[in-house]
Amino acid sequence: MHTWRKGEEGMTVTIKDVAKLANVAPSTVSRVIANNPRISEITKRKVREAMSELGYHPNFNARSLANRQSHAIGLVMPASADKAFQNPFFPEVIRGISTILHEKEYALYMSTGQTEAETYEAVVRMVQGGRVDGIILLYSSVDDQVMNYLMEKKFPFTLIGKPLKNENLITHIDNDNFRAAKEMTDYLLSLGHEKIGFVGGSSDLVVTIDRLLGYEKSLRIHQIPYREPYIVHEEFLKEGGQEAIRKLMALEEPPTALLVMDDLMAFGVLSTLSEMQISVPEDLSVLSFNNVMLADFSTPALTSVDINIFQLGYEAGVCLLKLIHEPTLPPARITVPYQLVKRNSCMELVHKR
Amino acid sequence: MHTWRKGEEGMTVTIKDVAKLANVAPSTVSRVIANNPRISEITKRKVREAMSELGYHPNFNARSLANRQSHAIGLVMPASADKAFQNPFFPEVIRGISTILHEKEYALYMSTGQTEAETYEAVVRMVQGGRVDGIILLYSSVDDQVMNYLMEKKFPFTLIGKPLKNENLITHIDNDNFRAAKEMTDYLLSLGHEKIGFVGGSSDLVVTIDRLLGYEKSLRIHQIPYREPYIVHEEFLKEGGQEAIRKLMALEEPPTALLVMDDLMAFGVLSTLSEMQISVPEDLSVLSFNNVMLADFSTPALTSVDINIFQLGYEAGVCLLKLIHEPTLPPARITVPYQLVKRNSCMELVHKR
DNA sequence: AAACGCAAGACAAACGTTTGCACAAAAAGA
DNA sequence: TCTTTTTGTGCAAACGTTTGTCTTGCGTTT
Repeated sequence: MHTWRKGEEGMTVTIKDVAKLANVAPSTVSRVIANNPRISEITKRKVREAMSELGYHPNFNARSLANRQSHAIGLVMPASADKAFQNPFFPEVIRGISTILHEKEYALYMSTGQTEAETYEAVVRMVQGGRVDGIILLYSSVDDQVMNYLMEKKFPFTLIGKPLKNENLITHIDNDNFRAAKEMTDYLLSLGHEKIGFVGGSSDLVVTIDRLLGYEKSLRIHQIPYREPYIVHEEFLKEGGQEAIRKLMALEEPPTALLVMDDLMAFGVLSTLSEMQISVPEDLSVLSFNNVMLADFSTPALTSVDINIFQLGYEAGVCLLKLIHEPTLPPARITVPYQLVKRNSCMELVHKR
Repeated sequence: MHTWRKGEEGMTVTIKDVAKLANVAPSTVSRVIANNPRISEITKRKVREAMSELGYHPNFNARSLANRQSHAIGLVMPASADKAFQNPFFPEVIRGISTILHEKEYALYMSTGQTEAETYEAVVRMVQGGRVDGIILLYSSVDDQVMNYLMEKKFPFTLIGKPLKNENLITHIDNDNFRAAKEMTDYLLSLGHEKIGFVGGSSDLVVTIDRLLGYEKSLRIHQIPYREPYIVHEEFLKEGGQEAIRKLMALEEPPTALLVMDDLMAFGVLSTLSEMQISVPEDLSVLSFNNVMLADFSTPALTSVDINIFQLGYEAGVCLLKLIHEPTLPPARITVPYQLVKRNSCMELVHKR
């Protein structure tokens, strides 16, 4: 049986080899790596030379074992990462996260599971196994097992989105979804639309709940009646959008405008509408959320709310790192701004009646 | 000062605690975890009970340190992961990779860099630091530093794509891009097109080179003249597609069909064409590669070659794990099949002259 | 009945760091 | 000149596993 050795040129070069060459103790080398001020500049230089001469690289596992930190953070995606990855939201948020992690020389661990139970197990292994120093949760659903575990264990984590409960115990990064949805509804109303459909994701998701409230609020202020049938809940996928349209357009008085919670759904909406020969925005205005990169490629180009996905990820990373280095920090809530990007899927209501 | 009692929160429960409770030696516990046949079933049961009673979870770092394997693999993306992540190719390939890794209980480690040098440094740290047991490269460019390093170090890695040189020294997963491009050109020719533009990515990329060769081959076989101006190279982004169209349509004899190397580029192509009032497929047929999820959302829906991105990732994982467990395995080349998915962006040439 | 083989565990030495503490030498104070 | 203090290093004990080797007890052979 052959075991694979690093280095090939025999043994791995360790801190001791460096110490020997530099004529100091291993501990000194360790302190040089940590740039400990107690070591004189001259010794540091000597040691550094030895290090580069030997091509020394510290062993992360040994280091982690000794000082109990891994310099890595873990990423937890919704149980069905499979499906989730279809949505451009995730790559983009990961991009934000890995940008900050890279700046701070942290690494990113991903561990996926097919089911919720698997995900939970994976998280426990990560945490107990000391693989990561903190965790970023990419979803927030009702009474989540993982979140409960992390809280109980007092393990550093941040959440992208808003927790349903314990809002002021959990550091989280979110848009002001209530206000955003309200403003967007206001906007549609200002275009003359009064029959506005709301196409949301699962009603378990806090983001859906928040936005629905904002939508209602706007209607109430403008004294527009709230009509139950205008509200539909589907998955954040194109199929969801297709399904939603079927339901909404089957109504005897179909909406003239749609507030769609996700661009991918909106794409589904658009394609279904085009099949049904309903033209956007002439017959129906569509306003959606996320402003993913392909939003301006659909026909018509999608009017969408840019929620700054990248920044959501970035801030989540920033907060988590802070939390790791100062565990007693009080929970924070970061609100990331949003902007409406007007393209061609919304227009003023033309009264054809 | 407060001393923690075992089992209480704050104190990690180790293999020794389990050993004590089960009345065996730590080594025995270790072997139970490894399911070593030298331990009797009855002892195993006893130990397992103790483990679950204490809520024991093995420490990965200690384990990695002792047996010199991390049970994690590293992912290396193109230097500008920022841009790359815009392309749905990457999420999808990652999905494939993480599926197999999850099956085999391996973790996925991502480390990014902005520049090529940074990426290289990150890889060296990963490898020398013992963070990963193997690496998957998500790109293959000319004379790559990272690849050279890994080869020299004889560190297990697989490549998605085809290496420019050392092809039979490197385990890689790829489509038969030569044949694919040839067949697709054949297809366009069969539709009556003779002026076929080739919109490729960087000419450093092996995938571009291969496909260009296939394209040429087809032309040659059909005795169609190869016209230099019909070949353009741009980035694998929508902007690339836009740029390409500007160049091609400015020709005095513009092509009637386009072979585009990436869907994202094709989206750029489509949108630019629509701005220019050139209708697809009536005025210009567009055939592209990758068949990303949104390919059927563009107008017109994109005819695209499905290269089975998921499978590329999955196989890369499979091969890498094999390689890790059997380092002497000869390099393999896996070819993943492809299929043309016909939608609405290609049609038979109508002669209007 | 002596010798042997074997199964099941125990022991202890790694693995490569970090870090509290001890300690020598040099600098400063008295 | 003799304590103190400061500064720079070394020593050695963790950190939680794995794994090669040694021990024990017991059932088989001759």
